[in-house]
Amino acid sequence: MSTERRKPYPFDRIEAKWQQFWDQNRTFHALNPGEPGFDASKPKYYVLDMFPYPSGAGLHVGHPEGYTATDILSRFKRMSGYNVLHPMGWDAFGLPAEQYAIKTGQHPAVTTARNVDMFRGQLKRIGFAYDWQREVNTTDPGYFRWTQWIFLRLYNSWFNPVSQKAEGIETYRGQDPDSVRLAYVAEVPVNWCSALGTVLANEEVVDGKSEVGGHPVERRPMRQWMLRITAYADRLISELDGLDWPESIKLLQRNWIGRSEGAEVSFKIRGSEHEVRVFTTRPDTLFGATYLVLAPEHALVNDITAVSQKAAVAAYQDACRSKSDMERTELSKEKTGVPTGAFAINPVNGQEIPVWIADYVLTGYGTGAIMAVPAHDTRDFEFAEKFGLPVLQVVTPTGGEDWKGFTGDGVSVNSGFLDGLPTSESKRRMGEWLESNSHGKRTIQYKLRDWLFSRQRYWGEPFPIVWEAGRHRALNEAELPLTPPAMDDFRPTGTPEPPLSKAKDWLRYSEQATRETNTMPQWAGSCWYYLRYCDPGNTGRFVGREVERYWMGADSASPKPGGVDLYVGGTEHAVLHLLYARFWHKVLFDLAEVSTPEPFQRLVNQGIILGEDGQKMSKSRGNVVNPDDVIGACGADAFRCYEMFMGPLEQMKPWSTAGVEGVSRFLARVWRLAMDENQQGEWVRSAALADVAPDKAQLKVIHATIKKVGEDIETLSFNTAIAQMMVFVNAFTGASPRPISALRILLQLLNPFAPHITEELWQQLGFEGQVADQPWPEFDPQALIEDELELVVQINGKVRDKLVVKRDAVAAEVEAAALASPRAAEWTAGKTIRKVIVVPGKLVNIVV
RNA sequence: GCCGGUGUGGCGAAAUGGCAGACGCAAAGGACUUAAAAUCCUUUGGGGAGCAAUCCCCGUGCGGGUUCGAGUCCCGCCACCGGUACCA
Repeated sequence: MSTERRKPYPFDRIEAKWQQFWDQNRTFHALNPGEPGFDASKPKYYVLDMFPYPSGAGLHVGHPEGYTATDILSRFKRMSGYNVLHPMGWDAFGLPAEQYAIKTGQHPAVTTARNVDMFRGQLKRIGFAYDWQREVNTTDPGYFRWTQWIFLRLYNSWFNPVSQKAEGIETYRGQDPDSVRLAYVAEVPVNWCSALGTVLANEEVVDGKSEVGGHPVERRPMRQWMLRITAYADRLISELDGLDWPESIKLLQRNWIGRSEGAEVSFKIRGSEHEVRVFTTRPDTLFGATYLVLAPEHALVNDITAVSQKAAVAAYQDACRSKSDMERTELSKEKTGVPTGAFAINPVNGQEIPVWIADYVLTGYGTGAIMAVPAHDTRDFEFAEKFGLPVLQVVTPTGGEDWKGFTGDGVSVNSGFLDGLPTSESKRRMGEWLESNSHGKRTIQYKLRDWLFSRQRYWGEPFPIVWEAGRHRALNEAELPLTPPAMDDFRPTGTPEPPLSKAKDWLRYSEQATRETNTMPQWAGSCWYYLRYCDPGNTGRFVGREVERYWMGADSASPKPGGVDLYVGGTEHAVLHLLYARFWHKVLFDLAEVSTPEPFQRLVNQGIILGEDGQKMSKSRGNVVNPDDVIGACGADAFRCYEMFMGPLEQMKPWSTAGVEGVSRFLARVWRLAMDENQQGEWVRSAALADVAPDKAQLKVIHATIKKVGEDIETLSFNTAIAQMMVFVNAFTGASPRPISALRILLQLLNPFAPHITEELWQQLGFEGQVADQPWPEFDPQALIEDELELVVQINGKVRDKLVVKRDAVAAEVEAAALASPRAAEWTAGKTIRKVIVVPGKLVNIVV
């Protein structure tokens, strides 16, 4: 005999049944404009999930959190009369698949296909209303053909600073088109990870180690493909304003792009032709510059170093070179540096100041050189203290703070023509002075660097590029897709030479030309997948124009820029995927390939789910919850509802097995509202059900629930929507006879949350069609109005009594009744009533 | 350091400036049962008074403030959790 706990209702049977039904009937397939049966009169709603990387570990409970939220919304919108696009796909290129392949000797395509099947099966078991006819896979040649095509659009475009947008390279009038392409080749210091055998983007390096695997990463110069994302820095910041995104994510992007307004200042080197250009955000403090610092790698260091300092400078440079980024960071507490023996001339006062090199100045930011104002910069101050350099006050704090090390705004002093001016004004004046005297200019710097776009990997999109006589050239569109060569040995070469270089036949393009052997990073495929969902089968374009305008277009009645109507995913993509995708989308918009400037109108981050112990889930802690187990024990509907009932979607929250059981009990109560168990242990239609009208109190619950659930879904407050449905069920559990019309409405409201049980009961009760096809119920405000209201009587803000008054009682009547109430009289006895506040429908507050 | 976020019962949480703790979990008691499970009913923030119905005091991290009224708004702290870090 089975020791298994008896199921509170037969979820295992009905869930499989309805999943099969939806699959066979393509219930949630969305039609495109132009297709037979498409209803153009309906508004559209595009709900998007961040598609998963199909890892070997399978789905964990974090994935379905966001997916359930979007599923509820998409089912709700569908019932509310929208054409809903709700797709799913696979971000299937990537390092883990390649590394697993290297370990096991299986081709990544094989393991990827297996993992995709597993993920798809798991998602179907949860009953998501995805349009599986639109499934995309970034490793499918029919897909990455267009990833390569978009790369060619980037390659064949440049950013015109006059129009502030991308244009075809043919409009460029300069000498060297290769110097302005949006996709270009550069010899740049890259993050080389020898353990992974590849270079990594800055975003993929965490604390000097690879984000994947935690291997050490070192800087070395290499020839790489870059994407000119910095050209879009300003638009990537300013166009955030119109988006319905969490402010915290917008801020993360702004900080990552790191726009700083300031000025470049040229310092002449004494006794030399050379000039050192520095960048500063505080040109107002130029009078306080008491020394210059160059990055150790700065190009001028060798030229300006005095003979006496040559040895010391060379030794310092060597020491820096051998340090990894991580070591540099770890040693950051103590400033180091050496003087070059050279002196620079401060253009504003002619003073000679020493030139140092130090690794606290970074070569990649600004000009790789700074003017040090130790009085008003923390780092410069530390450095000056350590090496005994002069500290000269040029700003007076207005709040009476100590001027030494004061970095805020104040009033200029010891600064000639700036004296007495506030910092903002001094900045402006000094900027003008520098420009009119040709000592510098006002500029803007960004922390954002161009996007390092090539990887030395096998399992990625090959570049549609060939090399001939040392020059690169684009493949023809007709030659796409360019598929990777079939290889048995796709291990890294152990050198910076990519694995594709081993495929000699593939490599050879013609007598003279060879193929590019780098591949694109994993981000490439995810930069535009949301566009492909609109038109996944299109072989003539990456997305059909009309179809793109329909699903991605803006609502003409709304000032919003349009795009995906709701995008749900984790915060971990705040500065990676979400910035890259916006960049590609803007380029495509500039080139008139898509119709909106932004891809994602509304973004919501789901919070992470912690283990039952309140710790982050991890294998080593042994607190990982597997969705399959939960579904096996309680069913998919309970799993879905619990994930939503746990708490606010965006909040971090711990898993609770007892909590799932509680939600499972709720669904079982819904089941038993409609079904009784007979002597034989079979479920039959409940005898308490009757075709009677609900009474007034029941009507109020029904309509309050319609109102609350609808509103809560719109604001993604699923936890309170479920709570309200629990109130509904509690109100009807004891009712006999039970109005069947009430149950009908409950099934409609609950359907987006628990689609299987509601569909089954709908059928069992003999209602026509399917719940999913019913229109969303409308609530009747009249049903919520009571003839009599209960008011609270407060004395000095404390509740002392309650009062029942007629709905239409006027303030004076209410006030009189409140004052006359026995307990109010008790509390006010012998006191002067100073004031009475009546809040209609709520309370009366008597102030004594 | 800087930037975000969060602090409410034993736990997850709820509350347009208007009855703090809806809803769920856990716990306790009861009904049903030979018994258990399941189910149904009741109680459950802390303290105090009363035979009782009831009533009083305290209570949303801490300290101030605004207001007739503050979990909610303002000022100043503290703690925890994320992100980020020599960006001139």
